Amino acid sequence: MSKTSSAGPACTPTLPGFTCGLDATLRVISGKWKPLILYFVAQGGPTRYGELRRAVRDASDKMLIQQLKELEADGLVKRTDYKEIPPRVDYSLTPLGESLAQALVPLCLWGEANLEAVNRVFAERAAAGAARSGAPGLSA
Amino acid sequence: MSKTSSAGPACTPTLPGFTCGLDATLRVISGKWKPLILYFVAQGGPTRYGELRRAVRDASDKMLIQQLKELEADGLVKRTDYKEIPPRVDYSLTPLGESLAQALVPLCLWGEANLEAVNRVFAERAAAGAARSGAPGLSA
DNA sequence: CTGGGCACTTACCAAAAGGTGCATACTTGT
DNA sequence: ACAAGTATGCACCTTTTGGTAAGTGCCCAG
Repeated sequence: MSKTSSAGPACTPTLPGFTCGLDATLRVISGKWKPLILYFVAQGGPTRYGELRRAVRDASDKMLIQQLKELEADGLVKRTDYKEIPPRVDYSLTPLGESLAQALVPLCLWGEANLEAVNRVFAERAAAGAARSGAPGLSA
Repeated sequence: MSKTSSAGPACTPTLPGFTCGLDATLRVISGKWKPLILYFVAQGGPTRYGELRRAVRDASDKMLIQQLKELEADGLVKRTDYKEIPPRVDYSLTPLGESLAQALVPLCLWGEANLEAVNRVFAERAAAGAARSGAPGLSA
């Protein structure tokens, strides 16, 4: 009775170096802005650096660039440098990146569906420990 | 090529304090072990602390407890203390927590489906900057 | 000629996240 | 009696993360 079979067995334990697929995924998108960047680019198609910065405005240049480089190194986004004189570069998703972005959709929907709950949670958090700020990011 | 209808418009911009639902969600599951805990409990049903620890073995007691408390405070898991003499406590998901766990399924599947890619990525990361370790976590 | 934007880069720093280890109160096994 | 297991709490310290500020070339508008 302890464990019926509530949530389906979507996680095969015992994989290479990860406890499960979720574990593997998390290691790739761990970074304060990665999920957001992926998602944003997924929606807007090739996006210029400046656009991203304005979109994810809580992030600093340093962070954005850093995360973008990692995403690029991880084969999730593709950087295109037009080598024009006023610098021009844009970022787009690789097939891998797109598939990940799709997997993020449910999370986004969850967030929208439970906005109220999330907001209450945050109100309480703020009440408990003041002086809190910052944005999201998938742990690390 | 640019943006067919890749990822649908599941993210309504301009929400209360978040850029989108994804943003909101991320703020709730940001924590190195939260997604894993949620997922694990979702699969096993009410789980005792000791089980969790053995399951997510890369996490330390401190971390586990801390994350569990946050998840509890955020109304995602429910802690049940049987107040027995050899301490006995177990954690289960609230409806909210279960729905979130479901939203995590795609990420888990993605991880399994792209295990090879993820592994290659990590091999390269290790090669680039040695002395790296640690587990996942959803940013912060 | 000055200011501003683009796309970054670098250096320096503060804060947060995470890890280790010890302690607790009580019971059970050896 | 002693080690071990249970579920945490706490102090201390290191690593990682993230932010700030300033600089770089180059071009265009005023």
